[in-house]
Amino acid sequence: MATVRNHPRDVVAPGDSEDPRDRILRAAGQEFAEHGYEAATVRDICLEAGVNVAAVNYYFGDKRRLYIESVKHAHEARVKQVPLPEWPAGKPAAERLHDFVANMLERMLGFGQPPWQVRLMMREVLHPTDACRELVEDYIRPHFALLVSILDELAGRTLPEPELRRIALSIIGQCFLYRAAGDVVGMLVPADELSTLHTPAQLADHVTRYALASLGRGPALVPAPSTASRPASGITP
Amino acid sequence: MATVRNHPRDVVAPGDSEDPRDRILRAAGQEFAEHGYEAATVRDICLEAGVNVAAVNYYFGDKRRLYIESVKHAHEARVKQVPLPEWPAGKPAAERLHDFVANMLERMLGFGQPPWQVRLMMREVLHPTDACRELVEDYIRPHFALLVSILDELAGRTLPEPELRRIALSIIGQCFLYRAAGDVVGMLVPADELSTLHTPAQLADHVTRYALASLGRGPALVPAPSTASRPASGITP
DNA sequence: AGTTGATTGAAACGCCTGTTTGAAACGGGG
DNA sequence: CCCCGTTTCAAACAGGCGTTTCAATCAACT
Repeated sequence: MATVRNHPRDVVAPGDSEDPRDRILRAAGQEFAEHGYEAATVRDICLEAGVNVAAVNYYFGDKRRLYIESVKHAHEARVKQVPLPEWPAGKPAAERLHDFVANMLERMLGFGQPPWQVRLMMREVLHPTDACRELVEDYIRPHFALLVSILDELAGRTLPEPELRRIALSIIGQCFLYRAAGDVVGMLVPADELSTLHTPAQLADHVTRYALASLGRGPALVPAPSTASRPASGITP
Repeated sequence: MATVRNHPRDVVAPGDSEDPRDRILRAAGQEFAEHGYEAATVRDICLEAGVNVAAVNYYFGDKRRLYIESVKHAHEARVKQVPLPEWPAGKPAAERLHDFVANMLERMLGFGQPPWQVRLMMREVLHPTDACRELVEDYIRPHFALLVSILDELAGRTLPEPELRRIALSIIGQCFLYRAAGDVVGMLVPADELSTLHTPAQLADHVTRYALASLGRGPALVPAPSTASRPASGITP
């Protein structure tokens, strides 16, 4: 029933979280990201937000609506923090690809921003709910389209769109693995190697080199052997 | 307290699921895979298995232990259904790579087997619990090691192990994306394109060609432009 | 037939969940 | 000053959860 508030808003700092609504939204995002929708409880959320349990019902009406709002909230904060990359007109496509991949990895793995926002969005990607379609249209599709356009230019406009999309998904998949299955990757790779080679910056280099090589726009990953066109197994009993 | 059963087991068909223990295990796997650990309820599991609620406590003692057992169960069934691929001695490494990728994609996306088993294991990969370490050691690591060895041979033993591991993870990531984020992929790609180009077989071809090209063991994805070694942008204002 | 020990059944146990209640506290505008 | 809409609070609600109880059932053995 109450859409407009008559509370004095001009005294509190606008960027800080004095508003109980924002506090709930932030606490909900953290809890939902950590435990998932079902396992997260409104009581824990309100405890962390420092408000009464009735507040979530007062401001959002429902647990489900609070969830949707918190996903939107995290998503919008993310868009503001990490906008679509832009380049000066003459920038080579190969460098733009590297920048794009580095940007995506930094957004997914970087320590600069609170991790729960990405985790929350990742949950939506893995198990879509109502909030997912908006997420795709507003956030993912533009990034995807930009990547496809870079690849199109890189391939000299010779490849059909479906093929470009497949290559784009191949690039995204490599980054996605480290975010979604990072724990398992950590079990498969020695610890020291993980901290030196599997950083966002190192991975961006690797993924870009991998893509450029496969497109014929960069040196192959293997230092030019004797025969390059016919793969032969080195073992014969 | 009851570890050994004196129930007549010789009369029921061994492959079928007359044993209540197996029925619970299968129902639990489906429910856990569909809704996750917290959201799945013991009552629903028992309803679907056609047993009393007390049975889960009698046979497994606990919901948590039932979960761990059901993950193990699905995992072992999976290992039996899809064993590690083997090849005759002379098989070229490139073909083995293609077989391996096709095998992995078939295992992840194929319609031949009940989907809930993979979904259950995927949950463990994305949000590891106690059952995860076993899963990695028994199931994932051997596959990973095999892929690394194929790549090693393909590269003519010229690349260091860390680099091989990164390439292996790049290949796995591409397959992983379609399994874990399949719904979002479906939103980014036109429906007809999805049903023709994004099948397990087609994807296996794509991922393999992508890998071989990047290693310099196959033709580049772009049909040989004028300059191939120097990445140059085609646009200059 | 009677005994035994493993299974099953219906009902109940606390406990915790999301949600609601009704009154108290708050801060301007009459 | 008192009124009034907005916001907070402690307490309670009904319902579902995992788990336990205890008697009934069953097959096999003495």
